[in-house]
Amino acid sequence: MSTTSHIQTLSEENYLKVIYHLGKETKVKISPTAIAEALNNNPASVVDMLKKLVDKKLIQYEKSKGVRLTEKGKKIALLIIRKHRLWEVFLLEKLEYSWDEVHDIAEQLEHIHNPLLADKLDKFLGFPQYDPHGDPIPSASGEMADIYKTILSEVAEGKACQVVGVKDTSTSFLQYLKKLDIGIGTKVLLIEKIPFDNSIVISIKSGPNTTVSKIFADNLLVHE
Amino acid sequence: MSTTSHIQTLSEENYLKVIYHLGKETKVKISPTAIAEALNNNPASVVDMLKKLVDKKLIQYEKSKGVRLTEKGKKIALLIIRKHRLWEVFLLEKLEYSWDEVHDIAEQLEHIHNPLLADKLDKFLGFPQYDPHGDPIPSASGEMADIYKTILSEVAEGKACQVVGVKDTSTSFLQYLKKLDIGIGTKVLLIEKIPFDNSIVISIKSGPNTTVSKIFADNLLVHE
DNA sequence: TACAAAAATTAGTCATACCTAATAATGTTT
DNA sequence: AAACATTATTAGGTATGACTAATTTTTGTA
Ligand SMILES: [Mn+2]
Ligand SMILES: [Mn+2]
Ligand SMILES: [Mn+2]
Ligand SMILES: [Mn+2]
Repeated sequence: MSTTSHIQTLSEENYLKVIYHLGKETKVKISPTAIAEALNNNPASVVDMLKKLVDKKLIQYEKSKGVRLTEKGKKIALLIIRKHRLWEVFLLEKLEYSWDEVHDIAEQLEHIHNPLLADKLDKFLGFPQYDPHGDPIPSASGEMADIYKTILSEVAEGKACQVVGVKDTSTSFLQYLKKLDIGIGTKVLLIEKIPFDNSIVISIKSGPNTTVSKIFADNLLVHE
Repeated sequence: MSTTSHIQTLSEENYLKVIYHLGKETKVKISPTAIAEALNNNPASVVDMLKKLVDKKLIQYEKSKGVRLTEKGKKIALLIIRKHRLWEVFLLEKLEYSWDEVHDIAEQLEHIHNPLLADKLDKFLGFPQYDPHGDPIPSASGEMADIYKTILSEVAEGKACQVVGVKDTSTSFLQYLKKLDIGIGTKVLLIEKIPFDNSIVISIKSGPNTTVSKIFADNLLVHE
């Protein structure tokens, strides 16, 4: 990732990151309302900031036409995401934080500025490919692996899959996973789908059958 | 260090830190002007902030009477300093930054908030006692070792001493030190003081004699 | 003690990043 | 195509933490 030596404010960085993520998920046009929702602020504030980001040539935007990152904006967004995910690995593996604690601290750490930091951290951690939630870590040159995840509820009966992440990152969900002994990389076999309430019967690590709810299966990301 | 769960802004934290440091160095009353100088801003801004810090019961302050940290303020200041110095050790030892690069990054990292962070980092680093500039790291309970440093220019002729830190942390000074092969722990013998311009003749690591300026000797902290 | 210099404080602005309320533009129904 | 609903934008404000330019207040010296 090249030294984009012109420094962004913390707020600008958060906008760029959110715009990047929204662009990945929903292929449709990115609206002020969607951005406001993601940032937990309001659409009027977003429009203010969008003007500023246009001035700085970090996004393209015309009234009511939706937002797109420029190459420059995308580069910065990917660097923030790279730092966020690398710091999460650091917090989990080196400082022994748990799966559910790392995100909030990484939200702060991702904004530490230093041209060498991401690469030094990457090296120190042994060039990890994925963060603790199964999300790919963008490379130094800004490439991000596109792992194709599905939710557990979309896997067919009889198929095996591997856990790569979670959609819901709430403490209660992560703690339930811990209780079930499910983590990143865990092998899950989908035994049966119950039509009545869409519950799903699975076998974890070839162990005994367990039944999980539809809500549960909607929030567990897997790779077939 | 107890969980002072009420969170300060980045600005407030920098003020508390500066006030703490000024109180250590100069035993006299701490003035708005001195604070402004340390923060590179102006006395009027300082007075504004002092009012805010009084409201929050982090300092004691009456017009023109000088500033003092309250116990609460001191605790926070020491936690910031603890985090700053621990992060410096991390950056030097784990990420392989050099002596002169760590300070600026630690200025940012010291403001990362999480109740467990300082202690986890401390443990990960093996409970270091000193930072890369020879400054003591405050303990988890907010105790800070009081190493008594002198500047090289106050050492008597014929006396040996050990480098424990620097007063000036500028890149040019630190690079000059590197060139002279002086680092933390280096043994220095004071051979002679030249009356004419107060230059000082020293021997580094029992090597050949070298002459350094008064300005140099004023900025090198040693322990006899 | 008086008076000048220095230091501290107040008054009045400014930029950033938010907000609410009002208005305008766009989209969806009938 | 008109009416209504939704979404976006503008207008006008607020809090924070800076600043500059007065105006005290304090201090040091004559
Ligand atoms: Mn995260
Ligand atoms: Mn430092
Ligand atoms: Mn700082
Ligand atoms: Mn230091």
